[in-house]
Amino acid sequence: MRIGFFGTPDFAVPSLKMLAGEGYTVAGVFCQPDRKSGRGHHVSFSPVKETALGLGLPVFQFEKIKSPEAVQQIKDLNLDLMVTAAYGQILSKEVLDAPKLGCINVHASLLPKYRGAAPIQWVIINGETSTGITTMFTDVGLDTGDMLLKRAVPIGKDETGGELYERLAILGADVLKDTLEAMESGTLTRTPQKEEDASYYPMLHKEMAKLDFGQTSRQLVDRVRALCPIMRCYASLNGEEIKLISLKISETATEGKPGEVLAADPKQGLIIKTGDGAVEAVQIQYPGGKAMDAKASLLGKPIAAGDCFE
RNA sequence: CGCGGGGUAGAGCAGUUUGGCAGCUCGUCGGGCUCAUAACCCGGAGGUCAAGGGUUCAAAUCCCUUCCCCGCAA
Repeated sequence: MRIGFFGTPDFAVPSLKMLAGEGYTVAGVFCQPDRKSGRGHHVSFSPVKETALGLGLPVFQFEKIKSPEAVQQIKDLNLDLMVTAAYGQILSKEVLDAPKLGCINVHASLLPKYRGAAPIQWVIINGETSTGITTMFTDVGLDTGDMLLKRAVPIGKDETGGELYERLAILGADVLKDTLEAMESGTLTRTPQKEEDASYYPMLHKEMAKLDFGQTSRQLVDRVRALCPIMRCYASLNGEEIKLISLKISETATEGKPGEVLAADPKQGLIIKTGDGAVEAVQIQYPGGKAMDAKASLLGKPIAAGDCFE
């Protein structure tokens, strides 16, 4: 079976490795073009590209996968099946119709819930206790195609978005493997998504990392761990933007307005009033500095109780 | 050559503008106080001020070079 693989970030790597490892013919690997990134603006390869090169697979990087050249390239590969996993571009009907058997997508949520580009972070932000992987036939809508296999996993109480991401990437490869085996043995069934149960969540935006201390302690803690480590949540204190790397719910019951510093000393730590209680900022990071324990930071850079995060 | 911040005792920081004894909080070690303590008091140890070069009577501080860390942007 000739497979075309479409993916770009770390999430797609286990799936690609599985395909190669299970003996499927990966006729081409498509990923986003190389971008200048990081400090110094050096060009770096995406994880999928690195992996494909390591496996000796041909790599294709189109600025627009809908372009005539890209479509022609896909057709020329004479594919039986396309597999997508966090590719990063919307596929057109023309592309989806190219392979004989269609296109299978690996999505990191229990569809039809959490359609969209960042389901892993959103489930944590919303305080869900479980999520999973759904494989599906891709259609022209956004994560709306018929579902194939689904597998659920519990979300750890303190699990970060990064940790869940890693687990789901591996689970995704596993479910994809089962999906392909079922397809080959003819036991695969497709289940339409119930639109009335569907939910969609957008891509992550910068401003999502700004903390609103009017939220509950639980919401704040969930947001910080959900966005960790791809975005560091922050709030302003006395004109400085301080990143709050990790929070935990504090039992300190005290009066105050949301965002107010209830305590800030090396013994108690940095305690901040929230909408319904208080949180302790366990790890913080000042502009230009490294992430560090809040208690250690307070030894050198004191914060006055009564100051207020905004 | 994308823009910017930083490197000072085990940890966190001040000192650099204007060159002039290496400082602060905490930890650590010893002693004291106390029914007791994470509290309080007294004392000690711990530094190649990231590295190299230059200027100077004198450099953490000014100039040049290198290394490393961080944020933004992408």
